[in-house]
Amino acid sequence: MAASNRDIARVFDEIADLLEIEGDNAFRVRAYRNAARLIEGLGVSVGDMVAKQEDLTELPGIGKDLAAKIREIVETGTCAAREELRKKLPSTILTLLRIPGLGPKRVQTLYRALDISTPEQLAAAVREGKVRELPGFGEKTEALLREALGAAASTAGQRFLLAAAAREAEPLRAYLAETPGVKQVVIAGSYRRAKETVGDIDLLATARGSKAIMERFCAYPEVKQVLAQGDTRATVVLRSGLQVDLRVVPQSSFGAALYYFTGSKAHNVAARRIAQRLGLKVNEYGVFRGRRRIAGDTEEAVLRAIGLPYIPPELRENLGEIEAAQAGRLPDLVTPEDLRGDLRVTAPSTRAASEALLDAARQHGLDYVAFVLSARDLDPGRAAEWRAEIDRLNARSDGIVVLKGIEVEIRESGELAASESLLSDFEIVIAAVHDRFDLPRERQTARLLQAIAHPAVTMLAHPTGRLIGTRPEMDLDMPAVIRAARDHGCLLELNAQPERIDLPDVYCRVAKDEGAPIAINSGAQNAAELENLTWGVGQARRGWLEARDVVNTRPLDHLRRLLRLP
DNA sequence: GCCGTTTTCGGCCCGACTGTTTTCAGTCG
Repeated sequence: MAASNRDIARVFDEIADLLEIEGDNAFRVRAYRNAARLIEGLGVSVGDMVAKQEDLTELPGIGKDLAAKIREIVETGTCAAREELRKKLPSTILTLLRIPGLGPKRVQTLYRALDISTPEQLAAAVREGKVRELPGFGEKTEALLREALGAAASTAGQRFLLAAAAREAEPLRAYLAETPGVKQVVIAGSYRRAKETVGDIDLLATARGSKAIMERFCAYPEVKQVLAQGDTRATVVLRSGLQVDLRVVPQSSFGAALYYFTGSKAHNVAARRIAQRLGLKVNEYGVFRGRRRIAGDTEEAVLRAIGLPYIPPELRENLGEIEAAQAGRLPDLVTPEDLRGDLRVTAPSTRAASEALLDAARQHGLDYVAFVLSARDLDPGRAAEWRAEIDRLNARSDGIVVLKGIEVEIRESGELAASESLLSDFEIVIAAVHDRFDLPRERQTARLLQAIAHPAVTMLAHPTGRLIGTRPEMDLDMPAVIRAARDHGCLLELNAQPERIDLPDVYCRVAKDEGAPIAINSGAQNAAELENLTWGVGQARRGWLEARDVVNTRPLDHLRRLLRLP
């Protein structure tokens, strides 16, 4: 199987880890890490670029050496440089890096002094009291490690779905905001950038004095453990395992701190380089010329000071947004308020549930909703009965229109698992892969292409098939799928269920570039789950989508024309 | 290892917190 972008990124991350433990040049290590992030964020397959003999050194941060390594990985599936490093250091040693409190230097010390390369060996050494004797370690560090090793299996390195993180972070934010003397509390970090998963929560507060809020933070009932507590910064772990950092800054630094703690790291580094060239310094307290602060109270002011317009958080990944900002070509990103409809809600089974859902949809400002039945076990008689019920509902409902939708499985052969006559009675026909996610790339791609080309199909459901943290994306030629969708007028679903968020951001961007229309759907099973649309819009914004790229921002009559509906 | 309207060599973002330190290294974000 050809190496995917993620495979290549993993190789580079491993090389970076191993070089770091070896004590190699930190900037060399960073070059590998930057390359890994770049490749991961690329919508096109690097393997395809190699096949087409494109010049990889055109990519920012990829030079002759890394380009050659990419070609090697694509063509041979392995990388000699990594194999050499693995000979010097056991690959299990990388698991030690994920233990909180252990970085490359300490891992190297453990390996050199005690031949430790696994968490089990480390646990044994801790029990025997050997670790505290090592240079750079002590009793406290040993105790920290003992604790971390106990918890390692359950929480370390765990990432939380954005929606799950929101359920923890929003109440905590509200709790902190009630602290006397506190002006504002906001959530920064990858949460603010709407990444589909977050590793921790970064809270930022402005207050007169930091003592009260720090104490209140550490006393929050959900706090399981306080990892660090200083004057302006503290770190805790909640019962759920979610780690939360709180920073307190003066009001005059709020914008600079928000900008800084929203990241991403790669974006911040790039922005600071721009500042550096202008003879300025950017940190979390402001923008400085010499010792004089020239900006800091708002993000707009910070960006203006380094010659840039405001860049929405979701774009801050150093994936071209800085260049676009400099050129005045930032997208006008889609917002939740732009949505006029939702093209996939599971059809409720009772009239009461239907009306509750439509009420909620109205509150979300929607004008139309597609109720979707599964084609599985659906006989023509029942389908007709259901459609009559929807007609009755439409006759009664004030202003909101229900569209009749059906979801049909795409068989391994690419054929649809329902008759054309059944499908022709529905306005929205959603084709979905529900099995055989493991087909080889060519067959999987052909399977989707055939479904997309089917004249009855309105929309391709959750195109990559991923379940975040559970099931990887299908191996697909996604640019080919996206182009086919455009050519056949087939919508690409951005399914906003928190565990799907599928279409992922990188492909949203490809779809935009190729001119393929996207529908952001909640996939809601009940009224409350219409909230999913928020996560869908977040991912769409990460994918640079504007309202005009998203079909369900259109009024219903436009949508009907677009889909050639009566 | 990458990169260059200052440069093909010499740079490469910046600060808080902790613990082990007698002035700072390591980790983290």
